[in-house]
Amino acid sequence: MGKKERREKEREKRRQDILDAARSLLLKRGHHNISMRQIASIAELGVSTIYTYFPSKEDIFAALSREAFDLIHDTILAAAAGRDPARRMRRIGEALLLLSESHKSYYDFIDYFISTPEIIFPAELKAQVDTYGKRILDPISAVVRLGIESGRFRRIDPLECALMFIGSIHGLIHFRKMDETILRGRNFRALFARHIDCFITGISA
Amino acid sequence: MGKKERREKEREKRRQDILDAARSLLLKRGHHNISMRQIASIAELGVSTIYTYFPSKEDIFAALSREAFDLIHDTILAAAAGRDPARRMRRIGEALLLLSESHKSYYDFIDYFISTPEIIFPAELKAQVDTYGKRILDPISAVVRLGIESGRFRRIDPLECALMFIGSIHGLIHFRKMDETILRGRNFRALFARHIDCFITGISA
Amino acid sequence: MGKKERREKEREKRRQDILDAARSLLLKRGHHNISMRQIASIAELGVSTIYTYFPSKEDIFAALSREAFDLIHDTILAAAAGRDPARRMRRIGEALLLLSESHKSYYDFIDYFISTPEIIFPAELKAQVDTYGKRILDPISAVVRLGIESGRFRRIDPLECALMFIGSIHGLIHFRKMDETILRGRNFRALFARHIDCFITGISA
Amino acid sequence: MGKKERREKEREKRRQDILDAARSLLLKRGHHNISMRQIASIAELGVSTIYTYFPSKEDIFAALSREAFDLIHDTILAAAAGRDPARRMRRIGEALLLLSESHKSYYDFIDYFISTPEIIFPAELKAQVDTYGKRILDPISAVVRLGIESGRFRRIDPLECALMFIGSIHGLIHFRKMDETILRGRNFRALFARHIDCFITGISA
DNA sequence: AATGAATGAGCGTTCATTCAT
DNA sequence: CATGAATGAACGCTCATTCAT
Repeated sequence: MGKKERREKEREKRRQDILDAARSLLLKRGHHNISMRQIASIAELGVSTIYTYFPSKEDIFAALSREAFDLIHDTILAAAAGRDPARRMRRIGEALLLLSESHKSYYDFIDYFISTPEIIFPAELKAQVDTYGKRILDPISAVVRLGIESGRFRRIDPLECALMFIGSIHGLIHFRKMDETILRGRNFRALFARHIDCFITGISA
Repeated sequence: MGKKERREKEREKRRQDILDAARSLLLKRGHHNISMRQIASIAELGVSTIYTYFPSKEDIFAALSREAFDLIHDTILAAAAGRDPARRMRRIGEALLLLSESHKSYYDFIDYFISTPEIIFPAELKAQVDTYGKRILDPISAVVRLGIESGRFRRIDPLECALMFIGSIHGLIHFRKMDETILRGRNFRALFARHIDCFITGISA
Repeated sequence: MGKKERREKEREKRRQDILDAARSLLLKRGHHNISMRQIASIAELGVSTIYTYFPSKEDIFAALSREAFDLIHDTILAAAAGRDPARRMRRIGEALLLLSESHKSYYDFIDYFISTPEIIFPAELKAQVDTYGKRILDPISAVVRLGIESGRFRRIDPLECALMFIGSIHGLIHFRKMDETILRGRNFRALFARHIDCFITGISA
Repeated sequence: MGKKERREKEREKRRQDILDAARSLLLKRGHHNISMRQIASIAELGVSTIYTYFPSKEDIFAALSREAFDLIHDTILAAAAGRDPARRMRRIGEALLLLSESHKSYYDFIDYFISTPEIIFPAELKAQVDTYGKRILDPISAVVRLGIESGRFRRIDPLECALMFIGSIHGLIHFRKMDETILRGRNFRALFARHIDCFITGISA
């Protein structure tokens, strides 16, 4: 039936409206300062309508997390193109730094999700999203694997290497928040680049 | 007078009770989800009593931050003893990993403090605590400086290097939390050690 | 639709319930000593329900003020009918005294609103309500103007005269409250009448 | 004993310190925004010490009320000097207007006390202070009586006349608060003077 | 006599969620 | 299916007062 389809389409659209509203708020105000009322008001829906689409606030966040992981994954994938493995790694790092700036709250949200997962989601939901997030390591592992195969990198477990890479980058980006205090007067971008160089040197053959 | 002293001691004890309560809650529930009522209830005090010890919720968090930074600083300092700079770096890293396990609560809190995207503190207080935290970089910079002087390490800004070191370690320890999900079946400790080796290789002359 | 209408009516009724509760409390306890909880409890509503009708406590007060001003205005207007200006003034005065007795709560509230030294409202809201209240002077000014035109009253600014009139009446009614203390044994009504006569004599040509 | 005396003197001094503190706060912040803590802190005493001098906050206010009435009484008395009764009345009115400006919060406090007595004090205390306040009518009655005796004023009950006078003045001063709203652009002082003239005309023989 | 410490009760406001329509 | 209305629970914080010392 055309009717059923149309209805389904409308429902999907509304669902997206809600996520759009939630995301825009997330980016503007941080996830702790979002209320259902605000989401509803931006989505131009009644508060209770939202509950016909998402069983709870948490589920909205879970959906957003998946989105955010997708964004990160795609960002990495796009940056990972090229020949030279070292260069590709560098570009991945830069892309992540860029992402952490252009989509600050999004990035912060994922960060928050990673560091204090049990707080924001009940265990089950968290494991689910967690596993989903693992995907972002794949493009990096791939680059590492190629680097090893081409003899540029040392023999090292590619997944572990990806983890180290993203972990250390992630850790460094944290300190970005101290730009105005302990980092005042330093060029963070340069520091960041040096760190990646150092990492690549460390895994080079 | 003995009386005054006893009073003061009791006051200090109570203060610690409050901080203990706050810390445990913070780690269980995240700073946005803990309330003065909860702290009071765990500390077995009236809500208003807490306000005779701390002027606001924020000040409790600030006090906790300082405590945590002190612990980390002392841990690093103790671990940094020795001759060989590389070895000292390794030991600092191990000490931090150990600390993140043995004093999970403190370590997590500082992590939480660093990574929480929203502003826990009003800018001024934040800057204050931030600056206080900077101290933890000092013992590491010192080791790096010695490494450079002794010709083991490349010429590199010691403070920046300390930052990279602690940042990347910090980022990696984050993933420890994913032991049960994306890290299942891997030996985190070994991975961690490899990461430090890789870092040292990266900055070696 | 009948449904919408009924809804609207019920909403209006609830709104009135809240205002009734607030007014009664205001008069019993003074605006600083009434709480949203008390209003809610008397109105037999949840506290938060009130917030779906009024955005804040202040707005409840503002709504009450307007109601009271309306009543006073209408009372004066009704009493101001007639020919002889002096007589009309007398009747206005009597009507106000009567009002202060029959609708004690409203009258007291407006009195309360006028005399309360501290700022009940933020400046903007206050100015708004103030201006709204100014209307009550209109029917009195009109009478004065006619009195001047007919040669009965001296040339005097009608608005100012209205202000003097209502101000002095208002001040005198205040002392009604001291019936049992400093006014014991006196006939307040007669005193009040004499005062109006005296005022009229004072502005007569 | 000199000891007893000295002790009593010190106690009286402390009592005054407390009243001084309370008064200064009253004048600065209005009586509803005063806390025992603030009084104590200004008086440089422990909070609980105050309770050894006054059984409750209300009693402090009662003491202040008496002070305020004394001030008003003395102000009127001082202004009432002179020969011409009309002139004396005028000067009393002016003095009261001045007082309401120079000691705004004090005046407001008394005003508040008059208009909403049952709220601020328990009945008994209120009647007490009320009666005390009656004194302020005395100097006015005296002037009126002289005016009658000298044939300037009509035969009128002096106490009632005093009440009318002070009541109407009091009522008018109320509107001073609307300086910035409904009175904008008018010269209140002149209006006030006209009002007194009008009153005097009204009671003149 | 003076006080530091403690506290229960209360404040205005916001929240995620439910439910009747 | 969509929603306006309602709500209990909770929030950070302040208060006047009591009491052991």
